[in-house]
Amino acid sequence: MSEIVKRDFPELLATKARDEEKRLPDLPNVEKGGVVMRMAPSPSGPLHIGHARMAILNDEYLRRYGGKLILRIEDTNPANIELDAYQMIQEDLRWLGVNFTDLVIQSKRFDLYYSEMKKLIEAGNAYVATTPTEEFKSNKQRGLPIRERDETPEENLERWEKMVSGGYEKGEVYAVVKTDLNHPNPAIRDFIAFRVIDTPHPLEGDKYRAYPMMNFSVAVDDHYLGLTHVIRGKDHIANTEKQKYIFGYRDWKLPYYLHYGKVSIEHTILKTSLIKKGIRSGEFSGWDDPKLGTLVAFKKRGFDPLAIRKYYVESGIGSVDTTFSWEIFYSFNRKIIDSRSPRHFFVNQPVSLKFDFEGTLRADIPLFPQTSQSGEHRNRSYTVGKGTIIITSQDHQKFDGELVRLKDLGFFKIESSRIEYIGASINEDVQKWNPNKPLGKVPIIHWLSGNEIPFKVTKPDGSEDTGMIERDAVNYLGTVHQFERYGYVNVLNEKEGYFTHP
RNA sequence: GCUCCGGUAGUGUAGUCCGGCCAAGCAUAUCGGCCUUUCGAGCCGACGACCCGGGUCCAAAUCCCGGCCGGAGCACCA
Repeated sequence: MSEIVKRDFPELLATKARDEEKRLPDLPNVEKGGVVMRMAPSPSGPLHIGHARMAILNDEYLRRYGGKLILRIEDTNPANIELDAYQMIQEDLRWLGVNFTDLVIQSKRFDLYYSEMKKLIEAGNAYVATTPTEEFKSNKQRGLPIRERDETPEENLERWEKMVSGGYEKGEVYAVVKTDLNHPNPAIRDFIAFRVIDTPHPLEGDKYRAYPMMNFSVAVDDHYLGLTHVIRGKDHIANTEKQKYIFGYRDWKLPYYLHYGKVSIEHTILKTSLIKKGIRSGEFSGWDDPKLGTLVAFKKRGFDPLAIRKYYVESGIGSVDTTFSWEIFYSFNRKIIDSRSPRHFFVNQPVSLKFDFEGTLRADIPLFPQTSQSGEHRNRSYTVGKGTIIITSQDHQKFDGELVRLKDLGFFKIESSRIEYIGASINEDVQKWNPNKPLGKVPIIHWLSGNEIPFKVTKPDGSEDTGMIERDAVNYLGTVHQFERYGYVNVLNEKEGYFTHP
């Protein structure tokens, strides 16, 4: 049976394979009401292509199961907060098509963190220490307690109250959640849950001095927000182990944890601190500079957010570390935008050729070759006569002395700084110039003649291509064009565009 | 150093939990062909992988052991 299919109907097999969309695996323990999940970025800057994996994965499962997807902004480190980021993160998510159902800001929840910590101390599951941290660390390495660990809850509670009310200076005190001093992994042994910070919080000012550490606030919030599933990067595996101790002390039901592998993204800049520095120094034009891996930069380069979604859905949730494949990502984006991208000629590094010709030639070039999809049938129409014809210097060097076809205009012969018309279609004249090659092999190149304006394309590596573009292109500003034989470019205004991808 | 985790074509993945339908699927890239008017598009085809070595088994990408390689964590960051 399958042999017959293979032999007589190979197209059936091909079609079937192509239609199989890759699907994320199902989540375990999903109940009737759906899932409750969260995305937990820190507001240090806008989201980048690395964050997008976390957002897409969570959103895909929300779409499948229904329920809640909480955006929880983790702003418990005032040194690392960019005030604009609270807003930028939400805009980035909207652009990605990720619909969070709730917004939670951790700096509004200090009272909850304080009362929860107090309960842990009262139960003897946490302590407050003034022992130098060097001793705390070295004792942990050897599996030994520091003095305060063995003191009574009352003594620790006293220090806790003093810590919360501002009775200690920065660096003088810290609060610790007990785990297991003999845990085989030293990284899991007793961890710091609170510290004193005296730099003002951008939202809360100097209202609080005792700040929770991520492992503490995350555990408390994951419980009180009712999370059923936590999907995050595997750099959090050790954190999950620590957080589980708090769940255990309070007898809370654990969410289901899933840790995906690290994606390293080459040839782009993601680190917020570097971006901020570069913006200040003028190296980057802003958060959306084309050299950056931020989502706003992706938007400005003309990527469709669906390409990002497809990329991460196809990557799955495996725990293997991977390298982001620009090639594959570009291909996904190309398939999405190709049919809606108007075609135009951009002549990079232009060369003007003298054209002596009696009479005029007419070119009618489709703007959207795939009219069935775009619904637009318009042509760019030009008349060409005596004067100059512009082609790229690259084509000029390559085809000097040879027959070429200027796309949608006709056959021409290039003779150093001149160009000569041979004919509109394949005829005797054309064949005469093309004795050794099959007729279909005449190279087709793009051109301009009397319809050009200067244009600049900025590439993601920061380099620029300058040349001439069809005047018609400015009728389609703010959209991605296919510059024929060059690549896709988001045309920002009449003078310049950002290179999207080949 | 300690504790974990992982290694499928150039790249991204499916399959690994519950061994046989996997002489390993898909995508992307590359190469070739088709297309008298774009292309890095489309269509067709080719190329190309189970980290290494043992073991268990009728049968191993899948289970076990060892090795090698890679990654993560060991912050008063998240």
